Amino acid sequence: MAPEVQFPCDGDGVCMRCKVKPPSEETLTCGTCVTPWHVSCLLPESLASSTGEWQCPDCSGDVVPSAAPVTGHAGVESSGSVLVAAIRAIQADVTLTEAKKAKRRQKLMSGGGDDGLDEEDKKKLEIFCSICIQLPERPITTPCGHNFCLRCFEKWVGQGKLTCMTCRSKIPKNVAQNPRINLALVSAIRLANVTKCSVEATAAKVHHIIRNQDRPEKAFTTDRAKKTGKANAASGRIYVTIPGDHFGPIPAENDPTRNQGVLVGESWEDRQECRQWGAHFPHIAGIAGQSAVGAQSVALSGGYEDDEDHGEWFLYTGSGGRDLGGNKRTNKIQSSDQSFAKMNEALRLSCKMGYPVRVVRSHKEKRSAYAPKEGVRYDGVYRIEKCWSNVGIQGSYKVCRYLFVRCDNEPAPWTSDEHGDRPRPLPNIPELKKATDLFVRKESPSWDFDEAEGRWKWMKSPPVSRKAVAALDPEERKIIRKAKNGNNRLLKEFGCQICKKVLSLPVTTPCAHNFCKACLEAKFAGISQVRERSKGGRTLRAKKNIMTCPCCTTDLSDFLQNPQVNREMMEVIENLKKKEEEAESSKDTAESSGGNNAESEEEEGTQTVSEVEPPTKRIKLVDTVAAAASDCVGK
DNA sequence: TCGCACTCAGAT
DNA sequence: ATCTGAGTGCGA
Repeated sequence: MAPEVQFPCDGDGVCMRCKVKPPSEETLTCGTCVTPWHVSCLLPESLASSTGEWQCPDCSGDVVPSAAPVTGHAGVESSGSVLVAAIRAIQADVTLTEAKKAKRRQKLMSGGGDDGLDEEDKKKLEIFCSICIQLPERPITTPCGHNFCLRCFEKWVGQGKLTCMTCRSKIPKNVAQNPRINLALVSAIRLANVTKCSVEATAAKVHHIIRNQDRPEKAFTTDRAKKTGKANAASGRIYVTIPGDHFGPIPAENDPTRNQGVLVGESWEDRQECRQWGAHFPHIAGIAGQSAVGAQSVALSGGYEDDEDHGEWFLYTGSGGRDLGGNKRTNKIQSSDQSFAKMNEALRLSCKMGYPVRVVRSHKEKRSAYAPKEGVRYDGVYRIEKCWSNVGIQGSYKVCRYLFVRCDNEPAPWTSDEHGDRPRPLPNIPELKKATDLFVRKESPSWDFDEAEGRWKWMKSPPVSRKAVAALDPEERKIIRKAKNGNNRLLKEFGCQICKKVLSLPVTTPCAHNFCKACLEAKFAGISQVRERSKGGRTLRAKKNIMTCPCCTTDLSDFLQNPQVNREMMEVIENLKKKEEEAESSKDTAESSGGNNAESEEEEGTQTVSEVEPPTKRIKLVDTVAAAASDCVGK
């Protein structure tokens, strides 16, 4: 089998393809990057040398034999940039339709050969860690735009190697010491794994059918409510097939539109949207539960000043004890004692039984380092280990207090751990000294860690649901459309934080934020790296200008000297777009050939397209995707 | 920034 | 049927 992708020898001289350390006479050293390559693992055409000095496949650009020569504007172009330039050339070619462009790009990615690769190979070509040659696990991106597993990367730099495995660029110290997970890439990888099966599983089974299908895809506003906007919105369609009293994570089988379940780290624009995906059903209340059953989920939104958030554990305050007279639906002022009744009792029951409680964090929680910057995010399940009463910060009245400790099989969104939670010792809570009504679980928890399997699971059967499932319309066509929306949703993950559109030429900062290269460069255009200073006619030492990341406080001035495109991520984005186009065109064929369904013609004007001229329509689709992305991110 | 009116869903 | 609720945008 001929290698589709060629690899050099690693830092120890071991060939990364055959894992053997060849003697020096069996290696060739590249004249450009000075990297040794194992001769017998090179393709014959890569061995040829047109000039005197041998160049490796990375440096010679042999991977893109059909690419039109394009001169890059930047002085130093890495091998990745050759591809970028070639793609740029294709994109700029006005004679090509979008479909043709996609085909060319695909050909380019698959090494210009015939399209005889199987899915597995394609996936690998799209995105892989150059150390382990797998899809990156907990991916991190170097400033030179290359992706690695966190573990591989740490192992690599742990050996004292401070150059990129792929391009031999220097890895800055701060990146080596404190790598950040590239969350957008995490979704990319998840998506790459999911879309394949979801296409086959589009005709997913739907268990129950209620009038949920009559609901709009987005939360709507009544005529009267439009005056006050979303505040008065009715809820939109529920996309998951779990009942309102479902405990624990939402698995893939209850997510017929995407077939992936609600993943830790997923986020939504507001509580309405969060509700539509089942993470937390009440659209105002912070606790979802029933006093006789238990609590299924809570929201951390900063509404209670007694709350204390430590990420993996937090202290939560019960509800009630506040005057909601008149039309007020919320009120910060405590005016009576809270008691373990209603929702507070539901939480206590979840504590007693050791049920998993889903937790969403809202951007409204300003004091917590773990709160998302915008929207509402699902952070996984926690258990309530104990609860008690105490006089709250406001001084005069008692509040119910709960200790939540994380117990999810998926790692928290903020952690760079590879695995989910392990049982951990309970934190020390000073306020327990003054607590009254202390309640600690005595029986064994329903949801617990199975040492043998190394994961959290139901040890006792979960409570039986007493509620109906808000199921989706089984009509195939609608499911296909929403499956497409599922893709749209994930494309939103690849929004540039500056232009709010889908990333083009994405660059990943050392703090793991993604921007279009052009946007980031424009942001800092005209700002020089150093600032001249003078005082009283005396010239002081030039001070380095701090160039802060548009998303956080990280200084990007070093990174900005030569930001590199994350080529692999770009490929994923391109492929996503392509898949959307394919899904769209297959939908068209299904429509034109079928037509047997008596449809309630509620298709929006924007979606109705004539059968002819697919290219225009495709462009339109991509535009709507970009618009959707900007709608989501912008505020 | 604040207070306010407004809406809907869910518990009881 | 009544009540509660960690939402929401507007106008002062």
